[in-house]
Amino acid sequence: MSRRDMTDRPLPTKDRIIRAAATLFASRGYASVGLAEILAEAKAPKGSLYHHFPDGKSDLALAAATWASDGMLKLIAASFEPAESFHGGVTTLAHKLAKLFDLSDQWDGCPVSATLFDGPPDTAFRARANHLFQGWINEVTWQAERFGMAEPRAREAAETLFILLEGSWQLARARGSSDVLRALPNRIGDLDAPGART
Amino acid sequence: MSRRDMTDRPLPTKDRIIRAAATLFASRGYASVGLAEILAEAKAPKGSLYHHFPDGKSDLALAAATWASDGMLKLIAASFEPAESFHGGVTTLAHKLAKLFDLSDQWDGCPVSATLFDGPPDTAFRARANHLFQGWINEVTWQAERFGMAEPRAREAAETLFILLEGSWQLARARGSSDVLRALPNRIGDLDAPGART
DNA sequence: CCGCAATTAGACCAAGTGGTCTATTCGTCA
DNA sequence: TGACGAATAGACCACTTGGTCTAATTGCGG
Repeated sequence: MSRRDMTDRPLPTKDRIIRAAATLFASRGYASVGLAEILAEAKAPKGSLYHHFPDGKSDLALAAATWASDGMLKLIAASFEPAESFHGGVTTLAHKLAKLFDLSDQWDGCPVSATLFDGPPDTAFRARANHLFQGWINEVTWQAERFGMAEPRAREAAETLFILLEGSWQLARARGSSDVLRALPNRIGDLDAPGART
Repeated sequence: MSRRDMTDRPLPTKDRIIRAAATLFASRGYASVGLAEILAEAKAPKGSLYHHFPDGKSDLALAAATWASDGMLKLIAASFEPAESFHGGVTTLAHKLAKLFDLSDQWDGCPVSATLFDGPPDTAFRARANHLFQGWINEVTWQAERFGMAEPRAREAAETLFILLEGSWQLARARGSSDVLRALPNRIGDLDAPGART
């Protein structure tokens, strides 16, 4: 609510709404954020919302989650691209995530979960969440292969990383501390190529 | 909403309310469940709610989360008590949890997270979540020590198990499948006492 | 059986919800 | 410039929310 002075304004209305929704959903969950609040934060009228998202809030939630997921995808790539080993990439990713978590006052959780896991018992929400998560796992799998890990093993490592990430994130929220997130790399043990770590 | 015919009725009103709230919160989150629905499920009037929980919904949420957490504590104990090794206990716990997940139609997530992690930006909620989670970790730590793990290592193992649990649960929800939960023991790798697994 | 607190019962309320609809303004191409 | 669709603007609606309050009922100790 403070770092938008030069960024949000020139942004098209639709994107402003998506960003506002994604941010608010991430910190308080889909159900406890009202359209009024989203619109206020995005400085857009209701008409615009229903023009860009004919199906209303649920429509917007899908878009917001997808946008947030894209951000995570970029974060993963940015972490592994310059790394010298898979484990190095994991470490960078964990630290970047910890920093983001601290920026949210140790409050926000996984944006996809917060957006798609409460609300109504909507199977479309679940399906999208699965799709987005799978996207993260695929990206990590690809990165793992870049570092020479074989197919079944790479995928397993990616899945484990995802699980550790989500779990650590949860614990970090409860503790109000990013320490668990930063310590994540230590937990991945010998998942790296045998004997390749450190 | 079907297995209460002989269990709920003789239960005191307060407990009926807590159980109903815990169940509903677990499956749809704190914010998206209204008092009306809870009261209907618990077959109790509003007056009773505010008699037993003067602070209303938030008060009830704390109680519901605590009750759910107690259940998990029992589940942990029941899994490790008869086990022959730490890893065996982990396996049993993972399977029990998977079964519960399946009973909820592959829908419900961690009851504590669902109840205390959305709603208002209430620090009391976070504090309670941290307390309850720490309770789980302490219980597992204790169990790990029973199997001969040393103090720093036992605690680390317990934390890792917690993280894997929460993460796997999240992925299981997205996939609508308990498989990830059941596969959890495979991921704990060599956290067991060195060379003791399998 | 009485009396008194604990509990149950539910009408009621202000505030907020997501959603709809009509009117207006904006941007662009002829 | 005129015109036409895209986009913005916000009044409005039915409904639900969490919460309050008074009245009735229940259960138990004397």
